[in-house]
Amino acid sequence: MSTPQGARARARQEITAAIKEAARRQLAEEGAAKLSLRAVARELGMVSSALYRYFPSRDDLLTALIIDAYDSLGEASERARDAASTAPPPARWIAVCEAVRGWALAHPHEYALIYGSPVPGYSAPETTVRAAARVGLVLIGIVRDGHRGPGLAGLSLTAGLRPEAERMAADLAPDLPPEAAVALVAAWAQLFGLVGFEVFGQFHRVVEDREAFFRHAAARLAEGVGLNGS
Amino acid sequence: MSTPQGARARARQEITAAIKEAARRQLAEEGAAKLSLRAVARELGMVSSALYRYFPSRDDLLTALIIDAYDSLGEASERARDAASTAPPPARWIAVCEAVRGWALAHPHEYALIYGSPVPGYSAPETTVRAAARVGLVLIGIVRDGHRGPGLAGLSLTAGLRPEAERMAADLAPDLPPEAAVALVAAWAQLFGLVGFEVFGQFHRVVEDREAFFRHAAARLAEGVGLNGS
DNA sequence: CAAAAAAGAGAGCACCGCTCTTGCTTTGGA
DNA sequence: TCCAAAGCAAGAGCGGTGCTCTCTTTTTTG
Repeated sequence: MSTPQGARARARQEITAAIKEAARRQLAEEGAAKLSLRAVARELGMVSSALYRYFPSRDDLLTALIIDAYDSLGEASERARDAASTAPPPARWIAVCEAVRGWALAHPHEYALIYGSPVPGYSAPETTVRAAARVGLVLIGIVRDGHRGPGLAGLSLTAGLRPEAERMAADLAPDLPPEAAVALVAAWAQLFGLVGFEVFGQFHRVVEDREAFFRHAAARLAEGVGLNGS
Repeated sequence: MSTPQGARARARQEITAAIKEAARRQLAEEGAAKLSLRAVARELGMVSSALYRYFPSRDDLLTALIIDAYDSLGEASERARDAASTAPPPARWIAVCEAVRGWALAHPHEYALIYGSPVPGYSAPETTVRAAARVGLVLIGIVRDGHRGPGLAGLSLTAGLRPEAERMAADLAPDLPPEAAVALVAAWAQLFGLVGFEVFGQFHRVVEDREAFFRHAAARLAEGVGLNGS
């Protein structure tokens, strides 16, 4: 009688959260490949088969962690945008880029989970897609703001790309010129190229002052999407 | 006494090659996570323990595949460069970028192995590093050629980055101005950001005409390293 | 030709994901 | 209020994995 929603439902939520928490810790320590349902169960003091009441398979657990990671990254980028809300668009762009980088360096295994090799088979559940879009939306918003002001500077378009560019603009941000939509998507992928190379150690013995290097690259990325250097 | 080098040594080479070949096929079909020593041994008609005479662990087998993948990609990019050797540097740059993309799309699991999440622990044997440099060398060569001609166009440098830029230039290509070295490394990472997003499905429902999109992005990347549009 | 080195075969260990059955507890309707 | 239904934990067990150890056979070498 006590709790309205039923004590059992709440217990289920709590246990589900505890499982994800333990799994996330294992993920951070050992990586996705080493994440073991049995080890998670052991850490929680339950038997491994009991865990299947909460997640029907290891891949489902991983999918839950993937969605959480996308949300965490999205939140970090939104926080950076809001913290820089009074700055001009180029500075805001750089702030968000640095937030993405900072999050990735702080959570390398979770970053690998969402932007490295897709580990669970090849499924991309629809829920994942929505969670993945958050960072993109933040970037779109900044570019939109920037283009309201001084306008775009020096964005070109290869001949054959115009129809695709118009389609992309219509899908992504109808109020943006097609050139900007193309440049934005490219910059989006390139941002994660920079971050991924750093997180995955590809800059080893190539870039030393990675902080300064990234700041510079992010600034040039901003120019690339038409945000004229502040 | 027949063969000079010893029949056994040759047999060892052949078996090693056969193991790698079988492993590569499994890798292409199921991905690195599913690659199983036992399955490889089964396919070759030997018992799993015998395989340890050739590779001391599963990770060592994977490392061998990683090196081969780097070599294969490096070779593809060198072929593209040589095939376009008469074209002006910007066109050569684009050709190499497209070769990288083509190789990645043709060998997604091998691409994931080398540019996705680093799967075997966190070790990067020295041999791997040398193999990884090949694509980079091709890109450096093109930019060097380009800068011999008309010179760099509009490359800037953020204030604090100058010392790092000079260090990078000294290491990478002493005959290149520091601005170009920085731009080159950034473009290198960004190229693999574009390719990775496409291979790992991040462009799903975002970019449709990926061929045209990539061509455009590669062209802008060329401009970014100072190769003035042909 | 005999000693030494290399290779294969097999058993076995500890772990894994996952399924199925068996009891116990909570829940919700008659 | 009571009782069937549903939810959940536990245990045993299946087939698979990476890896180690021992034993035997084959090849190379002094």
